Amino acid sequence: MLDGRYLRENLEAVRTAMGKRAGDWDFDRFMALDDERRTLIQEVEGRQALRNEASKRIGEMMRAGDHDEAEVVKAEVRQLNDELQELDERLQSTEVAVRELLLRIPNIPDESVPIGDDESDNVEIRRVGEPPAFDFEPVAHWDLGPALGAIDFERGVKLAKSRFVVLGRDGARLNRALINFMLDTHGARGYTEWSVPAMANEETLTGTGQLPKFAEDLFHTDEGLYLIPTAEVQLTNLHRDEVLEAADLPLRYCAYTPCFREEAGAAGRDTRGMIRVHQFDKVELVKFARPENSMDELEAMVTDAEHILERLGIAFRTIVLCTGDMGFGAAKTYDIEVWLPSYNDYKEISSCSNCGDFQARRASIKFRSPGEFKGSRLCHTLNGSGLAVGRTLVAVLENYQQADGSVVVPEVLRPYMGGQEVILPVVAREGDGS
RNA sequence: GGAGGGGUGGCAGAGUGGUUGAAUGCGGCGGUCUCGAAAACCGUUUAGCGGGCAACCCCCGCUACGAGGGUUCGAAUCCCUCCCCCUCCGCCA
Repeated sequence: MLDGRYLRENLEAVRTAMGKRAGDWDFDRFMALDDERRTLIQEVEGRQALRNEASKRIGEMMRAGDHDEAEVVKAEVRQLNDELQELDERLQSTEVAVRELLLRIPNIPDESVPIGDDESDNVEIRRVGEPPAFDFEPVAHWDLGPALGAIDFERGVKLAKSRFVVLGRDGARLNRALINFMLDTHGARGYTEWSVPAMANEETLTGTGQLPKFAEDLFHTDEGLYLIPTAEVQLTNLHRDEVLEAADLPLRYCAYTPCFREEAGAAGRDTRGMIRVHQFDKVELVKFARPENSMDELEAMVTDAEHILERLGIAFRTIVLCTGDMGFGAAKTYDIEVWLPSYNDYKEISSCSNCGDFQARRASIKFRSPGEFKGSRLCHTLNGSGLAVGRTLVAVLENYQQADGSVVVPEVLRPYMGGQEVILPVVAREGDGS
């Protein structure tokens, strides 16, 4: 959410900075509604002031015994209240309309973000590592996974529906190893670990910006709860309606959670394999920072996410998203893309964003610094995947596969898998029991 | 799920229709005292919105005592609905 007052006073500048991003958002309607809102506020408050003053007088009259006189003033106030009721209803509906509008305008891109229409205008920042050079034909994870007994697509469909997967045996262990490796690594680098609900209420989803605009992307239950699409919503909303101490900033949090996405608009995309599924595991990073530090904190967060892939020894590149490709709440976003042999290309595995004060304003997350300034100010919030576990598992399988169909376990994961060094195909094992 | 109790300022805790944004205590902040600190004493201490103003950490107004509605000239105080918390019972991982 943008600051309504700021928007009102800088309308043309914001309209220009927003470019295509604003879509069909109606700046002129906002101005008209906001003008009406402020006019109504003045009319309502003027009458309320009159009423308060009259009520006080009535109290004095009653105590003095001037009951007849009091009755006259009472009648006047009744008249005033009739007017107030009508005005108040108009004010409330106008305020709702203004807020509805404000909740649907995206964040303003940071000046450093490249201008562009879509992903073709994103800018590559760096590449790290070399894609593996296989002396055999590498197998895609949708074939490799089942052969290893690590991924079972059919049974995922049986248990739930399409775009759900089951992980088995070494696949399940590898998944767990990745989660623990990521959490431990981030923990050692200063992130505090949390475990949070997989469901969230409407207020929480509104705080981070998923609602009201993107309800169709979410699974929901009755009783008004939603399955979280990312731990970002929970970690960020931990401090909703709170005032943090400046000395504690930046706060660095991480959490592992399952993530649930309807993927309503992605029919036909990434249909093979487990790249795009309804439920996946993710380790998420979230920061609360002072405004003047948030861009530096974003760079550091990207480094922290990249660090996971470096330790795993898998090639990746980092890009900065252009204005047209950024998410709703972001002021600036870096994507980290991992090398996938099956795609013969880099594929998104992490997205790290600085949301500026956009979420903080919606969720009321502030910080104070007595002696430095009076009152409180909005924090900046940041979030990033560190990393998407499912896609990391795919990357490990595909990048570490051998000619014999086995997969070498990356060194850093072996302590998390009881020292296991290689994952063997099902046929090569005994007593598998499949 | 059943029965009962409760939601007031950073915390504790008064307040059952009138000038209470809210006693008192603690905490916090500023000051006096002190070489310094503690103690003591004095003062101070919420947020949102609208307006004023070149601008404001300033001035004026409005709103807010879990949320929403109602009664009333006037509600933290009375009535209704909902949410949340606590205790006991039942059930259960």
